[in-house]
Amino acid sequence: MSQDSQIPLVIAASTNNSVRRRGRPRSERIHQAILQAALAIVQEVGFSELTIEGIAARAGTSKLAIYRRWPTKAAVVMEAFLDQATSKLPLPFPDTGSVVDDFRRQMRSVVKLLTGPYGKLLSTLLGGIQIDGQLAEAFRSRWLEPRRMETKRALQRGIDRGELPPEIDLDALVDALYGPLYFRLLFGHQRLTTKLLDCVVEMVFDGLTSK
Amino acid sequence: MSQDSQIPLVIAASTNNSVRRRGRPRSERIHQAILQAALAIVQEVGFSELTIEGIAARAGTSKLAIYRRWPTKAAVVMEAFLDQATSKLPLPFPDTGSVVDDFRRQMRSVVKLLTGPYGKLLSTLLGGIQIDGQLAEAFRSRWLEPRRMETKRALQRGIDRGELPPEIDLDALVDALYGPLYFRLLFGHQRLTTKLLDCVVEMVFDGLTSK
Amino acid sequence: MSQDSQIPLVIAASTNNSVRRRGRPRSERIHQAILQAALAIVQEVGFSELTIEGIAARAGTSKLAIYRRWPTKAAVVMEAFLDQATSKLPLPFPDTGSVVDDFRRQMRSVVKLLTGPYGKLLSTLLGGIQIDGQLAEAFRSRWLEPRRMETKRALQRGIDRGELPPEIDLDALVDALYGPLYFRLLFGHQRLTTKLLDCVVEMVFDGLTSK
Amino acid sequence: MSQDSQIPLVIAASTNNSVRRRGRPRSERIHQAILQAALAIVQEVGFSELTIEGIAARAGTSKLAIYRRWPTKAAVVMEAFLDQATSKLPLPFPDTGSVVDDFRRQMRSVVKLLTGPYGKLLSTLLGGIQIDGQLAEAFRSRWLEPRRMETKRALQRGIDRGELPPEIDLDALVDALYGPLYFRLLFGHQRLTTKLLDCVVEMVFDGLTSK
DNA sequence: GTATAAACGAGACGGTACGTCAGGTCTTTCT
DNA sequence: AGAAAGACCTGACGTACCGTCTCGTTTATAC
Repeated sequence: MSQDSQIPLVIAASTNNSVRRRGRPRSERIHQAILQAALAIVQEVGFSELTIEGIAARAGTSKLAIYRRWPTKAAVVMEAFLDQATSKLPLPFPDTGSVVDDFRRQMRSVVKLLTGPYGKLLSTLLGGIQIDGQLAEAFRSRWLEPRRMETKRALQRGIDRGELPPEIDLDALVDALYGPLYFRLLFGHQRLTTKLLDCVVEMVFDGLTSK
Repeated sequence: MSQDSQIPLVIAASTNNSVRRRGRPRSERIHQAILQAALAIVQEVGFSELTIEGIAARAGTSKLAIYRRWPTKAAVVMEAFLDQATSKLPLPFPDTGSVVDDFRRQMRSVVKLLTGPYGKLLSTLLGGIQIDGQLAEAFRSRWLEPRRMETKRALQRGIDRGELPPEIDLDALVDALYGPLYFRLLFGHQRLTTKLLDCVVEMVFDGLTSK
Repeated sequence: MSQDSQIPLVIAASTNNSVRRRGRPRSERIHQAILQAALAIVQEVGFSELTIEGIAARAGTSKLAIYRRWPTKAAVVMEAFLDQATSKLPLPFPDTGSVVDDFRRQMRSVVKLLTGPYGKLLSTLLGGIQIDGQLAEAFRSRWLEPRRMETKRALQRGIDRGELPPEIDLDALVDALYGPLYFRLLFGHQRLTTKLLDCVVEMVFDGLTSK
Repeated sequence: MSQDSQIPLVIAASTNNSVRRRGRPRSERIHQAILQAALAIVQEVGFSELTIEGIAARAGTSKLAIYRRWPTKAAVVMEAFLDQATSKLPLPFPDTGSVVDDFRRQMRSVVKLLTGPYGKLLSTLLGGIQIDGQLAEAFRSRWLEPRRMETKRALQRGIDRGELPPEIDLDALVDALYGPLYFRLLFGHQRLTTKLLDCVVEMVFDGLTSK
C-alpha cells in the first residue's frame, strides 16, 4: 500500500520531494541519523529528558540541522515513530472466517506492541498530543486513521457474513474494543495483559452476537 | 465519606496539621494563591509550559515558598486539581436498583465532566503523566483509585443482587466501561457524546447479562 | 584622593553600594574572579577572541553572573582595566622645579606603560571605544579626565613659575604632548620609543619657551 | 601617480587583472555591489556589527561570492574604504613656498575630512585595527604610508629651502603634527577644530624654526 | 517581654538547554 | 567555471528555569 502518497503530510519534512529545490539538498543520511537518535533516546530516558542537543550529539550533527527540519522535539519523535510504525509494525488482521477470532488475534499483537518498547514511545507521543495540536493531527491522520479504517474493514466482513448486526455503530465498537487497552497503557493502574483483551472481546461481542 | 483520612497522602502538604511547629506558621493565604495560580496557568498553557517561577510570579510569592510545600510542579498541579476534584466534581453513583441504570446515569456525568473545562485539564494532566512518573503515581493514588473503588462497589451491588455473574473480572469490566470514554478524550478522533456511552453500556452489559 | 566617590560611575556594577539592595547580595569574590579572568584572557588572545563563555569558564562561574553585572564584554574589560589602572598605574608627576623635566620624566613612564602589557590592553579598549558609546564615556570619565586634570595641574605650576606663557591653550598643549604617543600606539607604524617623546617635548616646549 | 602598481597589494582582489583567467570572469557589478554594501553597513552600525551574511544580503549576492574575493570582512571594508579614499579624498599639499603655510592648509582639509562622515568610518576602521592584525597591515600600507611619504616630501622641500633644520627626525615630526588630531578623533574628549591644528602647527614649527 | 524559630520576598548562585546567528566550507543546479 | 542558493559543522550568543542558597524582615510561639 503506497501510504505515503495517499496521506497528506502534515509534517513537511519529506526529503525525497520530486520538485528539486535549489542549493545543496538536505542530507538523507543526517535525516535518518536524527530520527534514529531521537528514537533511541526517547526509549532510554523518556520524552521529558530528551533534548535537541542530545539528539544532535548522538546523531553526530548540529542542532541547526534538526531545527531546519522540524520545529519541535515532539515533531521529531513523531516522525521517528511514524517512520517505524508504518514500516515495521503491521498489526495485520487475519481472515479466519470468524470476526471474533480475527480480533482476538489482531488485538493480541496490539497488546504485544503496547507492552513492548513501542508502548512507552506511544504513550509519550500521546502525552505530546495533549499539548500540541499539530502533533495530534499528524498522529491521527498518519497512525490512528489508517488503523481504524482497516479495523472497520475487518468488522464489515463480519457484517457481510451475518456475524454482526448491520445497524451497529462502527466507531463506537472500535472504541469499545481498543479503548480499554489504551486506557491501561496511559493510566498505568494495571498491567496490560492478554487476559484483559479476552475479557473485552468476550463482553463486547457476546453482547452483540447473542441477540 | 472521609476520603482524606483513608487514603495515604503521597503528597505531604497538609497545612492544618495539629502538631504546631515552632516559628512562624505557613500562610494559608499563600497556599491557596499558589494552587489557584497553578491551576490557572495549566489550563491556559498546559503542563509543560508551566514553570515554578511562573506560579510564584502569578501567586505573588517566591519560588522558595512553593518548594517548601511541594517537591515538584507535578505535585503542585495535582494538589490543585484534587482540591477542585474532590470538592466540586462528585460523580456519584445513584442506587436505582438496576446496575445498568446506575452506570448509565453516573457515566453521563462523567461525559459531562470530560467534555467541560475540566476535561481539558484532565487530558493535560494525563499528558503530563506520560512524562512525569511522580505525577502519574500521585494521580493514580489520589484520583483514579478512589474512583475505581467506588465503581467496584457499585458493581458489587449488582453482583449481590444477581444482576451480574459473580465470577467476572471487575478490573477488566471497569476498563471496558470507562476506557472508551478516555480513549476519545485523549485521541480526539471523534467527539465524546452520550451516544457513545449508551452504545458501550449496551454492548458490555448485554453481553454479560443475556447469558 | 578618594576618586571612587568623586567620579560618577557610568558602569553600575559597584557591589559595595551603601544602599543595600534586597535579596541575596552579589558575591564580591565572583566579581573579582570575573574581572581577573577577563583581564587575563584579553591580554592572552585579544578582545575579539574574548568570549563571555570563556570568561565564565575561567572564573569558575556562570554566564548569567556576568550578564547580571555588565551588559557587554566591552564593559567587563573596561571595568577590569580601570580597576587595575586606578590602583596600580600611577604615572605620577614629579615636581623638579622644571616643567620640561617634569614632563620628560612622567612621559617616560607613560611610554613604558604603553609599550608594556597594558599598552596592548589599552589599544584594545580604544578599539572598543570606537564602537560603544557608553564604553567611551566610561573610559573618558574614569581614565582620561583624571589624568588630564593632573597634567594640567603640572602645567599650571609651570605657568605660575613663569616657565610657560599664561595665555596658552592647555587642552591643545596636552594633546600636542600625548597625541603623538597614542598615535604610534594605535597605528603601529613605528615603534613607540623614548626618543619620540624627547623629540616631541623638545619641539613643543622649545616653541613655547624660547619666545 | 600610479599608486596601484607601486604599493604591494596585500589584498589580492584586483579584478581588472590583465592575466585573464579561464572560465567565466568575475562580475564587476557584483564586486562593486559588495563594496558599496559593506561601506553602507559599516557607516550605519560599525565594524563589529558588520557581517559577511549581511553584506551578501544587501548586495544581493552570496557569501561565497565574497569569500572568493576577500579573505576576511576586514579586507572587504578596507578595500571599500580605500576605493573611496584614493579617488575622492585627495588631501593635497600645496606648494606655497612656506612649509608652515603648506601644512596649515593641508591639515585644514585633514580636519575637514576627520570631522565629516569619513571621520566616523576612519575611527571605526582604527577600532578594527586594534583587533585584526591583517586589517592593520593593509591599512598601514595602503592608506597611512602613502600619506606619510607625501608628507615627508613636503617637509623635505622645507629642509631644502632652509626653512627647517636638516637633522630633524621626520617621523617624529609627522607624528607630532598629526598625532594630536587623531588623538581627539579617537578619544573624543574634545571637538576636533582648526584652532587645535593652528596651535599645534605654531608650537611645533616655532620650536623648530626659531632657533 | 523577649528570645528564637521558621516563614517570607527577593534575588544571586552554578547549571542545562533553549532557539538563533554567523562563521567558513561544501555541494548542487543554473547560466 | 562562476554564480546563487542553501545545507553543513562549529561555536558563541543572550535567555529561561531549574533547584539551592543567602539575605534582611516579619510573625508566631516558648521561655
